[in-house]
Amino acid sequence: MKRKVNIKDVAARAKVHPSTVSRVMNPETRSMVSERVADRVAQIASEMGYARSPLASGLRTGRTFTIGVIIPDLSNPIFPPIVRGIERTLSAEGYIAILADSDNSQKGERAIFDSMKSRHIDGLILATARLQDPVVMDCIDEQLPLVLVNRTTDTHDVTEVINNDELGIQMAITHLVELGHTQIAFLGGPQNTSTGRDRYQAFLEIARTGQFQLDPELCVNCAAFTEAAGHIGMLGILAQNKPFSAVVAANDLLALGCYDALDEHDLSCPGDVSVTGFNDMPYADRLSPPLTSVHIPLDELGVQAANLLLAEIRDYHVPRVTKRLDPKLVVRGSTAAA
Amino acid sequence: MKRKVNIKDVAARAKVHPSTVSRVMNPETRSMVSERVADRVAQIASEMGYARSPLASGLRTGRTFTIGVIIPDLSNPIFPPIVRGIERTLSAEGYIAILADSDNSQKGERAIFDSMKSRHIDGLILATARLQDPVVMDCIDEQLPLVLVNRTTDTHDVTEVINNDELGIQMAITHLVELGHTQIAFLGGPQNTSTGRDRYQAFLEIARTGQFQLDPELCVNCAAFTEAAGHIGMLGILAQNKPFSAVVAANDLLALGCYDALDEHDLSCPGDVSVTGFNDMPYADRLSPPLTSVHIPLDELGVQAANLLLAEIRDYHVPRVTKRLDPKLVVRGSTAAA
DNA sequence: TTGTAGGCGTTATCAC
DNA sequence: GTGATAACGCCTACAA
Repeated sequence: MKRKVNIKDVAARAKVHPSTVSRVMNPETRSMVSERVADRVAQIASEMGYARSPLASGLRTGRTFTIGVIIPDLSNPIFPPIVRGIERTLSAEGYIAILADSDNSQKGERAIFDSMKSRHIDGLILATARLQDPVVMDCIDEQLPLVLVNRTTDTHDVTEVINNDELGIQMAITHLVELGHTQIAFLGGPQNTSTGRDRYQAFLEIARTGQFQLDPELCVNCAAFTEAAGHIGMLGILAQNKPFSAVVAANDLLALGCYDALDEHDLSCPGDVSVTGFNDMPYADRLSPPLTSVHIPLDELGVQAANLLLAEIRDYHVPRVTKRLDPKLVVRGSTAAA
Repeated sequence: MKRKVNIKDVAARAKVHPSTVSRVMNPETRSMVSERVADRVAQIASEMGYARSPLASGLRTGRTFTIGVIIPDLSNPIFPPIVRGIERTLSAEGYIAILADSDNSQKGERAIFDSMKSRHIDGLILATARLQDPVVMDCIDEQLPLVLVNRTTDTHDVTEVINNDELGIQMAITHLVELGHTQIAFLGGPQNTSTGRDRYQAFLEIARTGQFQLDPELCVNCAAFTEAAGHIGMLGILAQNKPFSAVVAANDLLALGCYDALDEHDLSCPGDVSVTGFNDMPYADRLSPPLTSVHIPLDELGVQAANLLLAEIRDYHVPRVTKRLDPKLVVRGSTAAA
């Protein structure tokens, strides 16, 4: 590999001291140098193809312009758009993202976090938060800028960009009730995540207002937000042999697992059972049947998370905020009149 | 932020010289230290929560255990599985991935590459290769380990993990011919990518063997591998007002655009027109209609790319290889007898 | 406004 | 087998 030109090379050619070159190349200190010298140095630097080494400056300053991003499962289609929003926003500000997929494992998450810490990331975006999350606590302890996206925690004073889950479940139920459904099942997610818990609680809460008949045995919380878990969960509901005409799923992948289970029982959707999803994942409109789902602005989630993180990096003492984006219901072919 | 413990702190506590600690903590040099001392130092280091700083050692050694990964479009569902395979393989070996989405732009690609270079990546995995690709040339010039995935270039002597496109197109056509189709249209991709060109050439080549009637006006190459481009391309084919009963699309997203165009012309799939895709993207089986597609082992593509890159990093002079994985056809509901 | 000098944490290369 | 020293490339008090 060719040797890269460094600050000294540029200094020698420009006949100034390396520190002057350093000041010129750093936007934050450029104003300390007279414009004439600055222009000349910048010119020469660019001619020589000089590029600052973030490694060296990071070692000196403790800032690396690198952000960690931890995702629970990149094969869940809701995450690529979020990652994209994050990545686009960060790179526009000169930051890069190091991405890791924890594969839904707490242990993996911890290992990834340690590895990222050792690499001196300037901040972390976490899409894997559990209600009790050691990684979140660590970040707070160590004063590492942190933003949660999609999921939140029980720990307070953390910046987060999440969805209004109560509202989303409300919309799904209202839609089904308007279609005449009175017996509605619920296919929930893991109860150690905020999305799992909050959507379940919202379902129970709304049931109490008497809009439909709640049967606790028709409520099953799955072990993971995956098709396989949804499939198993739905088989559990069907095994009750109780009447119901609609299912509210806490996530689109669960809804897909639900499709499979209905299929196996020769039940048609929406003919026999209406199904609503949650997240409106990419291609939800092209599924068979097209999935009625609660739409979340995924890219926007990523963009806002990145921006909030950048603000926190620039000044660690900015107030912690919770951005709760409002979803909207997208009605498609998986729901029909009772 | 708390100060991290460094090599000197450990040395002081263990009453050895910092260089001894360094040797102990580095797997490659640990054998230089007597076992007794090594064990004691390792013990103390772990008690103190010491972690090597890849920044500092990277500065000294020029190796950062960081790999760049450039993807053309993360919202194309074939890439998340590839990225996952890459990421899993790299992290098992202590490497991390910095991921960037070039958004299909050559300019973006260049900027990303420069930024990654300045961060001293140890190697690069490129999923964005064009037939003439300046980034590829640069890597060779600078002897930066490089592996292409999914797409290849006209530049020789580059390690790559790609699909057998000829075979894939062959399979799609054979399937359609067996169903009795004789007039087959082709919806291709950008001709400055290997996947675009090779799939198109394969289609033409197989036509020459006389298995079906080739009408050049029924062959359209789209500007990008996206649904929107496929939609436009397919409208172009339909505008010819020529008879055909099947379409071979060079990629699943093009096939989806094709679905839309057929819909607008009140043509049913597979009733009026059969459609085949390419890649077998996640959820292709759940589309409406389920898409017959040429299946590629996406995760495997990523795993192999990562492994080949690691080999090249360990010894830059390993021979460059081309891994061409064989696809298989997955027949679903989008194709039917003519 | 510009130069000087020391250090960020690690490791390669000597010397003992 | 272990210790000493310098250097990786950059930044920042401080001095001039």
